[in-house]
Amino acid sequence: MTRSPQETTAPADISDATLRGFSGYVMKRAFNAIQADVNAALAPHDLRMLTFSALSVIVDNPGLRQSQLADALSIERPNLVIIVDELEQRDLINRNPAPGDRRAYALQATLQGVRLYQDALTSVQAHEARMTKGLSAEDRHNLIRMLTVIEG
Amino acid sequence: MTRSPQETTAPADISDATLRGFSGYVMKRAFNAIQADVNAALAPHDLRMLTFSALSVIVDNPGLRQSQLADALSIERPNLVIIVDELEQRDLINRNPAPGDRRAYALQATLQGVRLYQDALTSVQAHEARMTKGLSAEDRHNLIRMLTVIEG
DNA sequence: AAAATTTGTTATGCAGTATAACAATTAGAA
DNA sequence: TTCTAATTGTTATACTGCATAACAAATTTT
Repeated sequence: MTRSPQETTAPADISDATLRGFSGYVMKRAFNAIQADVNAALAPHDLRMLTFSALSVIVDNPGLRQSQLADALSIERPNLVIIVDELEQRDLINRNPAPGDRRAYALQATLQGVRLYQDALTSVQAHEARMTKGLSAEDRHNLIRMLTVIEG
Repeated sequence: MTRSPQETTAPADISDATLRGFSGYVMKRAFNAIQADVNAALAPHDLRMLTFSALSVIVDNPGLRQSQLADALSIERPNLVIIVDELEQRDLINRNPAPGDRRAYALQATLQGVRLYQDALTSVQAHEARMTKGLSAEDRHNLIRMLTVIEG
């Protein structure tokens, strides 16, 4: 028996094939998986993706200012304040007076902060290996290259 | 003159090189660029990435239920309700009674909804071309493949 | 010296996401 | 069949991430 043109019964298998042709849609799904995994990996260190990223840039660029950190991470300065607040309250970083500019702070990781960062970095590296284990080394390199191109 | 070991002055160039080695970090930046562009492309149609995605799956799978749509888009059912509400209030879709199950709705795009979707689809295709114009056709195919692998 | 800009901050709002709890209905177990 | 468990859509709620306006203090530019 043929089906009437106005389908009313629920199809058994739902297709998102049209959307699967768009890199944005597939990227959102992949990123959701990555974010869930990295946040789980960071939870034992009491860090999130955002706080880990901030700590990483501070460790690698001691003495930078909040505005520089906001620029580097492409987040708005008001939103960075609460992240820096949290890291400072946990004694992972210091807000030192910036030499020559009394408006600004020179951010620096504490010894504790560096140690926590190194531990967390190991967890994040394991996370990265986990997420990309279905890809070849060349794939992994190409993926980052393509994403960098798309970022513009 | 050499620099003291405890750097206090702000470095001129801030490096996020460590983070750039992680696909999650680069993907977040790329996705932010994509989302901004696609939302700008969809704004003239009064759609967002999420409402466009929902409309797309409804057009392609007439008669599907809200729970199926939520599953397909990997969003929680409570969050889908407001999206379906919005599409219905704009007469882009109908909530028909699902035959054989008085709990459920059979979702179907209206003629208006299909037309708006087709227009929006053209805009999204232009957006996709714009975002991936720095990539070869092979790159684009590979990117979607890799993201699908990562999604798991 | 005056005007414009920068820095960090507070307040606020919006979008997206997650969970708990619920009524109505359906499916499954005893 | 009857009783229990699961499903469907919904409301309420909360949290994260992100964006803008407005502000005081300080600096830079004019």
